[in-house]
Amino acid sequence: MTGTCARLETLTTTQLCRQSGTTPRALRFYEEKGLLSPQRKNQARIYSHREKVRLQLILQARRAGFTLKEVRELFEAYDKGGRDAQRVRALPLFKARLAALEVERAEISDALDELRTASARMAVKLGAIRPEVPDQVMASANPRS
Amino acid sequence: MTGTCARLETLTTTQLCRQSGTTPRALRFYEEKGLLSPQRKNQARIYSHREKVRLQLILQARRAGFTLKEVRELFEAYDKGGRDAQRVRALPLFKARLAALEVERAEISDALDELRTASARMAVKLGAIRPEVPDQVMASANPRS
DNA sequence: TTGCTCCTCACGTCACGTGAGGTGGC
DNA sequence: TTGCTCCTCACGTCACGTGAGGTGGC
Repeated sequence: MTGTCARLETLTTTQLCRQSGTTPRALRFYEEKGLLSPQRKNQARIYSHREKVRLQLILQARRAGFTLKEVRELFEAYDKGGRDAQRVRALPLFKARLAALEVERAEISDALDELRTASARMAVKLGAIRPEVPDQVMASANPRS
Repeated sequence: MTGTCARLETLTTTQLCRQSGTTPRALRFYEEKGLLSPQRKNQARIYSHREKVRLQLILQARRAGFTLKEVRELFEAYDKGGRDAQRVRALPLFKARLAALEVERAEISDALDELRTASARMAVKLGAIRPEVPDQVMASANPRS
């Protein structure tokens, strides 16, 4: 059982935080929510390779906008049914998230257009010189300066 | 003083909510935070044209990712110093928000790429037929099906 | 009196941030 | 004994959502 695959390196809270760019509070919060379950050594947490991998998955999922509850459910699917069970659970969730992210991106693009237009108007009204805004926006507010 | 510009239409909470797509709770929350100050008629709120306009500004600002505190500060700048005072306050805030929104959009694009790749992999491993994913993603995972 | 609309608390949600104060091993 | 690291409460933040229960005018 002392195979070549066993990764025995363990990490303290601070070490894992440094590696992952998270905070101790975040790690404890994930643990509280059932996403991580580090061992203990006199109160102090010991993170094994498994926890390190799970943390990476949590962070990737967060970037994609999944809730911690959804991440937990996917972890549970993996623990109870293995990789394929997890995939069956995950695929529809992933598709839904893809659609939602595209909507979010479009909304941000719209907001950017609105803000750029408003900024250009304000700059013009404030009499700023060369307000450095896109031409098509300036064209309507300040044609042929 | 009974000029032609005075807009005398007033709205109830429910009416303004319908027009703006908000909820009563949101309107009361904005009031609590000092962003709206509707008149009263026996407890009931009466929203004038001014409040209606401010609500539109609040919603536009929210879309752009401004906090309610920032919106409040801009409203106060307007009330105390007029349009130009508000513009002077707003312009740097707008520029900062533009930059932040572009970062957010780029992060969403990255997350979309990650998710699409992961979805494609999962679909392949689940043996799905014609998993309907972009060609360039499928090409590496399932070349020449 | 029955509905309908409007209201006021006040706790819940989500993902943590932020002190306050205590412990353990070098 | 002094530091350093790690810990456990527990309240705060942001923008509301969500009942619970009360009031006013048709």
